[in-house]
Amino acid sequence: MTAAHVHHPDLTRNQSLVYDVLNGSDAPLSAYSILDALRGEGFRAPLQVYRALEKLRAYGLVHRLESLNAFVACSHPDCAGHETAGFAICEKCGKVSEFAEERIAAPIRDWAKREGFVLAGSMIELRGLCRDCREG
Amino acid sequence: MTAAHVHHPDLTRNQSLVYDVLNGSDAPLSAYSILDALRGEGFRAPLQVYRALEKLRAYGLVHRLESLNAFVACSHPDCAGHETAGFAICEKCGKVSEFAEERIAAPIRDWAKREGFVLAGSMIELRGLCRDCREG
DNA sequence: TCGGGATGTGTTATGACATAACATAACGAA
DNA sequence: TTCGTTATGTTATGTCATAACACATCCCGA
Ligand SMILES: [Zn+2]
Ligand SMILES: [Zn+2]
Ligand SMILES: [Zn+2]
Ligand SMILES: [Zn+2]
Repeated sequence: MTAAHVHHPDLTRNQSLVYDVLNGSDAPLSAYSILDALRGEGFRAPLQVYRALEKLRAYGLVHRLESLNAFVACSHPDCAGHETAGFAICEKCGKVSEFAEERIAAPIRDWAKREGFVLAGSMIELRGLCRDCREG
Repeated sequence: MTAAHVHHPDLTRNQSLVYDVLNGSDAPLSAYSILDALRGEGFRAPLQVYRALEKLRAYGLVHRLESLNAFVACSHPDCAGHETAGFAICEKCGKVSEFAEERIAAPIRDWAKREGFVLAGSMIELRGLCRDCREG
C-alpha cells in the first residue's frame, strides 16, 4: 500500500487493505479470496475481511453482488449518492459493469409508490455476455 | 400429497413435494428449511431438495431470491413467460411480492442494447416495508 | 489526568448454504 | 431387450458468514 493513495478520510489499515485488493481486481472477489490475498499482510480470519467490507459498504466504496456472493469496488467517483445501482455480470469473462440509470431507477420507485411499499434499498443484477465476449 | 392436485405435467414425486412446501408457505424458504419440512416424507439430504429446486426453477415454477438465499413459488399462473421478474421483500414480516412490470423491464433491455450486453437474465430484489407493515 | 464509552482488532468455534463424486434405480425409445 | 437419459440416494466436502469473547486504541468530557 502506498501511503500517497488515500481512498477515504477515515479508512483504517484493514479497511484500506481490503479496498485496495478489490480496487485492483478486474472481477468480483469473494471474502475468502480477499483473505487469501491479504495473508501476507497478516490477515488470518474471515472476520477481519467481513468487518472491513461492512464498513466499506456503509461508506459506499464497495458493493456486494448477491448473486455471486462476491464484492466489487464502486466504479463511481463518489458512490454514496446513487441509491439504485445496477450491475451487469458477464458470464464468460466475469467482468462487472456498474450502472446508475435514472431511467431504470425511476420506474422502480414508481412501482413502490403505487404499491405502498416503502423502498429501503434495491438490488439489480443482470447476467449475460459483455460486448467484448459476445463476439469471441 | 393429494394425487388430485397436479402442478405440472412432468413433476416427479420429489419435485412435487418441494413445490407443495413452497407453495404453501407465505414467506420464502431456505433449502434446508424445505428439507426439514420433508423429512417425514423420507427426505434425508440437501441434494434431494436442491435437485428438485433446480428443475422447478427451469420449469418457471420457482424463483430463487439471491439476497436471501431462499426460494419462493412463482405467483403467476404461467411464469415461464416473464423474463424480468422482480421481488419486493418486506424486512418486517418477510412476505414477498412478485411483479413483472414492462415499465421496469423495458429500460433494462434498452440499457443492455445500448451497451452491447447480451442479456440472459435479470434479478431485481427490493427491500423495504410492505403496505401492511409500514403502518404498524 | 483520569476515566469510560465507542470503535477497531484478533482468535476460536460454529452455523448456514451449496456441490462433488459415486452408486443405484426408473424410464422410454430404438 | 438394450441402451441412453433422467431421477434418486448417500457420504463427504467445499464455500460463505457470524457468534462469542478478549484485548487494544482512540477521543472526549469530568
Ligand atoms: Zn457504486
Ligand atoms: Zn465478458
Ligand atoms: Zn414468477
Ligand atoms: Zn410486511
